Amino acid sequence: MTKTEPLKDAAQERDEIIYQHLHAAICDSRLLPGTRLPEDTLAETFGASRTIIRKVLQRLAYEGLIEIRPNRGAQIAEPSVPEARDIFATRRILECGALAEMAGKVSAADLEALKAINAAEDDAQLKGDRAAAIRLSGEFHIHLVGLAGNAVLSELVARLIARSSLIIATYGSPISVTCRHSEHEQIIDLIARGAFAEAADWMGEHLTTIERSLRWEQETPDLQAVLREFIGGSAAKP
Amino acid sequence: MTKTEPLKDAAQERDEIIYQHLHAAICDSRLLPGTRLPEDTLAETFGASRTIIRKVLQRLAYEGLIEIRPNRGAQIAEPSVPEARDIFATRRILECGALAEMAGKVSAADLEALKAINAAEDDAQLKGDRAAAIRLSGEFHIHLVGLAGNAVLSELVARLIARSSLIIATYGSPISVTCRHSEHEQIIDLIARGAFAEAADWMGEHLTTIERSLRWEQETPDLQAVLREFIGGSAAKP
DNA sequence: GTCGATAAAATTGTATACAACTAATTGCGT
DNA sequence: ACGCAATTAGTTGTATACAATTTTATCGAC
Repeated sequence: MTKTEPLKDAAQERDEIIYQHLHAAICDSRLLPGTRLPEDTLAETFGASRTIIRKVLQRLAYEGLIEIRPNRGAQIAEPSVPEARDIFATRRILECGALAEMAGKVSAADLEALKAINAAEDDAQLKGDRAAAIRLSGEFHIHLVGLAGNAVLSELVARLIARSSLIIATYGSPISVTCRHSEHEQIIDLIARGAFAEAADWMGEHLTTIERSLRWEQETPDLQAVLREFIGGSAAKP
Repeated sequence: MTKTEPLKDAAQERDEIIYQHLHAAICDSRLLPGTRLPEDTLAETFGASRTIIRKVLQRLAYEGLIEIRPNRGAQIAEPSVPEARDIFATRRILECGALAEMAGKVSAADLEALKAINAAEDDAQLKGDRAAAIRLSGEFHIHLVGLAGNAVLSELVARLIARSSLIIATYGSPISVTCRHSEHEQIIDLIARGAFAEAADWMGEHLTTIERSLRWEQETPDLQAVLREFIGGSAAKP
């Protein structure tokens, strides 16, 4: 899946494994935004020296998945509301643009692969495996964009999707956080019919739907309002 | 210009300076693709330890401006032809998309700023200052996209533009490598009239024009062909 | 108890020493 | 001269020690 290069070096591969572990843990919401990532702890966990951990952390910081504050260490990024909006707006541009360039490049096998991912996502959803559902939902989008045959575009979208899972972890309501199964299916159908312009439109709607399902207001716990409400209500034991 | 954050730390700032130096040297084609970047040399040049240099090099590698091969060090990236095509295709999607989202956000002052950059580029062109012309041409595109008010989008485009200067350095003909002055002016005019859809179309054409002006065939110096030609012609002194 | 300053602990930032690897050179045999 | 191994020089990869900084804990004074 993510094995793209021949991996010349064993050391290179070890770095990659640590990176993939952390990346997956973040995208699956097993590590929630704000979680601190002390270098010593990670080094001990992965059996590597801080030098290696540091390299991986900087890579994750570059991708916007963690934030490194000078002398204060790393923590899982907490996307701001404007940043989240920008990310979804950029995804709309890129993913719709990818669909528009896809005409004549999509084979029957490609469509089957998309359907398989979609089915797996549906399955995970039914089983209540939320982490798997989120991951497969992302994989659907990544795989879809890949059909445009533009490696640069694919990488940009993959990174934005990873950041999107941080957005969902921060602002998503506990239920119904992933794409609706039927919407992905609709996109597959439109592509199968060769209606790429319509598919692009639908994708735009789809992403807007996801964005709208988020709860922007809760960003800051709004300490003042919470306390006022608490005082107004029944003040239980301290 | 690039001073975005308060820069809490002096060390942080020192890293940034080294990064900016290398970044500018690459984008201005003062460091050409393929140039090797030994860590010791850079460390001595900038008066820093290899630890610092290493950090900066990895950042440049993430952005695709240099390539780090395991155990073999870093060198200025040499974009392949497919990669170059993908970069321009992605720029078309992003920059046209930015223009489409710009309606109602552009002030008269913004237009003046664009005109100023364009004039400066024209000036550099006339003076024969090729490095400045390339830099200002990139700045025009970056500033233009910035008017969409999407920071994520702006950063992605800025990175692709940096890589574009590597493409131009690799495949560009020595003359007429930058955007035509009149095309940028045309885009400004269309925006001033509020014709954002037309401006987006024109931007697409503009980027395609740049892409077409490149010489894809010369990628590998094609040793065999060159030698055959040499033997067939007049073989001068060895 | 609360607040403040001080001290201790924990954590990150950096330089450097050494190991591992690659590239270049030498030297030998044919 | 040529090819090929062995040696040497040069460069990168990593762990670690130490310095700098932040965070936590301690301890009086009010």
